[in-house]
Amino acid sequence: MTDRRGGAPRSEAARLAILRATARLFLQRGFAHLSIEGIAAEAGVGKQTIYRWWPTKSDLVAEALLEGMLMPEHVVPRFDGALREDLVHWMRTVMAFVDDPRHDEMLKSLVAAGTVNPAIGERVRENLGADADLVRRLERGVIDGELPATAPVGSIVELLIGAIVLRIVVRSDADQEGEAERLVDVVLGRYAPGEG
Amino acid sequence: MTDRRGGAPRSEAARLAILRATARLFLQRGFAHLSIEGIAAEAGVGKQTIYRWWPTKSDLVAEALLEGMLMPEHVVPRFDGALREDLVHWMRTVMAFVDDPRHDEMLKSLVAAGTVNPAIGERVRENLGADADLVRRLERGVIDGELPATAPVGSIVELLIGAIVLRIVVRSDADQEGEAERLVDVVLGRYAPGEG
Amino acid sequence: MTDRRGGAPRSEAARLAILRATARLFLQRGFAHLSIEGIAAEAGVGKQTIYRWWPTKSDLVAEALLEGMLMPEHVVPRFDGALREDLVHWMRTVMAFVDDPRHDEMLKSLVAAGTVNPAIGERVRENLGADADLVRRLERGVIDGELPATAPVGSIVELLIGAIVLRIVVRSDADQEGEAERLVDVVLGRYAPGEG
Amino acid sequence: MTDRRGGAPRSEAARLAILRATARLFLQRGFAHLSIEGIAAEAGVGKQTIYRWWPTKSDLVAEALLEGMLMPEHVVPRFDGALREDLVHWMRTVMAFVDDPRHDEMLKSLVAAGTVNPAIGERVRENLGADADLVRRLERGVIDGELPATAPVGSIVELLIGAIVLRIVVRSDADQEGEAERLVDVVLGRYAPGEG
DNA sequence: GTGTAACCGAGACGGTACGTCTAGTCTTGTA
DNA sequence: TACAAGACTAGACGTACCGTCTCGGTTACAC
Repeated sequence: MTDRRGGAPRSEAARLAILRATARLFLQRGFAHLSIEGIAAEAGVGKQTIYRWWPTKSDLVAEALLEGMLMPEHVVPRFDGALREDLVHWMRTVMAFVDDPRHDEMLKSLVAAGTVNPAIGERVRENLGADADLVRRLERGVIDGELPATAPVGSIVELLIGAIVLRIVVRSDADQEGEAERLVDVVLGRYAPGEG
Repeated sequence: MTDRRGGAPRSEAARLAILRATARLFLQRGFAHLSIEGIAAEAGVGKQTIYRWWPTKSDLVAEALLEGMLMPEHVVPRFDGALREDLVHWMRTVMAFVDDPRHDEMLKSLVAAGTVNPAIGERVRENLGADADLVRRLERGVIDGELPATAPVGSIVELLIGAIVLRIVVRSDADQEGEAERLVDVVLGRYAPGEG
Repeated sequence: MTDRRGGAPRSEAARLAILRATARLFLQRGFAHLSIEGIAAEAGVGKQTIYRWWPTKSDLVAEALLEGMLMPEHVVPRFDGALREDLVHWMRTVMAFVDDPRHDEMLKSLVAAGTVNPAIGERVRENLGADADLVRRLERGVIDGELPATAPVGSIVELLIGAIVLRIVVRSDADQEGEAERLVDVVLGRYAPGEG
Repeated sequence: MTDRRGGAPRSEAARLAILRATARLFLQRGFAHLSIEGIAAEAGVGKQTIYRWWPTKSDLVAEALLEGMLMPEHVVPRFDGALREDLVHWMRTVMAFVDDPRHDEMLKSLVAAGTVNPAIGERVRENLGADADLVRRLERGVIDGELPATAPVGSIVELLIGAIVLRIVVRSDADQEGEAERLVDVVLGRYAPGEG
């Protein structure tokens, strides 16, 4: 079926060593100080073996991210209560993760890498927001009558995830007690809307 | 009164030439391909003159941005109508700017640079969102009764600007007719709020 | 059999291009104005390729000298007559070479380089004095009875070559007709020795 | 009497500070690592003050040498015995000085500087050889009959000083017991000359 | 078996840019 | 006018990586 005419198969050991080295160095030093040279050395691998399989540094990072080596604590939301409570709980979890200073460098690096490689951007978005889950929860809310049928689910998700990304890029140092609730309430129209 | 003890004063000509070269090269090639070497050559200046006054490349970009050399078309919103119309108009303007493919590279570069240098992040945010103006408009809305007194103005701004930044980082190619209205309506609680 | 563990072999083409560029620039500008940067450019080679194989600039010059690229006219004495005539002939040849203004810069540069790198010093000495040949000629003189058995051959060579090096370092402009003979006669004790 | 047109006179304090800094740095690091920048800093002086009065680095070194700041131990020979004894004593003194490893760097640096600046070469020669004294002693030897009238005094001096300079440039590590005597005996024709 | 082709580690290559250092000139304020 | 301070343009220094190429050696199919 394959039309390969011989030759050794790709070494899984090398592949894993490279991804693991990428993850280790990324977490230590961030995207900006990541070098192919360094990854190859760390992985005990020739540079060509990297270039053979990944066209750019950011593809390497994207794959490491996909393999769960960069954001292992991937937020898996528990969506089993009322809409507001579910959203607030998810938002609090994500914000705690994002605000943790130990994740600062990594997240900033991932956003920077995301500007270069769309796959990274999307993957980060998914990992942060449990994107699909979130959309599903909101759609269920529409069905269950927790949200009106006219609620623009996509836009609500954009706003919430946008607020998180903004928080990563320009960290506000203000003490924002109750910010999760506030954000959720805004997008749910719960702050006693005016007549505008 | 001054305690400078001699030495020529800083050359304003050199400073401007450097910032202008930075802006020119940044706009041509983006942050990632910006080199001190290239800036010095373009500006007709010794490298040391750059290193003497700016510790890092991103400080240089921050100052160029501050001098209005990178985002000259700085969105100056016209806030003179009803709240929803004002916000929608501003949002449309900003989204048009952000969605323009000619600005893509520049904006992505600025966000990437913002992850490295907080000053850049803040400056971008200001230039994009006309941050202070936006806050003021919303606060006026509260006073004028267009918004309830309980409206969390800060959080609304975070959501709106976050949506824009998210759009820069992970551009969604979907044809989003009416997205500006939808986003504004969400944060104003205008999509016929559910009882949640 | 070989214990090379991989990697491309050293490029002889690059090695020669570097040495030739070194020689060319050395002869044009002298040791003091020789730059690795310039050699790399002239040779069409990356700087690292130079630094990989030669620890210092003077090692580079030493190897170029060893390859006969700097003093191609290397004095090869004809030692086939009587002792005094042989020495005088050799001395005249060397002094003519040394006194030639076209060689001035090069010889001074080589002596300067010799103070930094002993290998250069020795190589210059050899090339100038045909060191070994000279010693052999004098030793043959001892055997043949042209010199007494007590003649300190090594010291005689030191004196003669020293006079040449001194001439390079501090060129005396005096018109020194017959200096070669005079020097040889002194070391051969031929100026009608006093009783001291 | 002077036709100077006013203004502050040259500062002797600055001049001395510069020369002393030059000497200190030269002795510490040698000619190759001597920088105008460093001298100015060490002397607490503006660079322009150096450039105003000395065209090149080597002129600066020449003047420091002339002021006795580089070779303070200047060999002052005692010429009060028989010719051979006087010469041997002087030669031993100079060779001891030259062979002292603490003087190695300095002497090599001075020879290197001498290839660039003739004044330095001549000055080193004088300081080493007490040139004029040596010539006078030999001429007195001719008058006193210790040397024949035909003795080429100048050439003898060239040979002896050349041997010393050669020793500086290419230090021979051989254990040369009695070398001073041997060298002197050669130039005095005392090694029982052959008939050639 | 024996090619043949693709894999692998290693590392040399021509380059670009880094951030530092020094050269030599120019521009201040002070004495 | 000299001087200390120090900014300026210019360019070399030695280092780190880039992405490509070239080795010797190792699998694994296809004949």
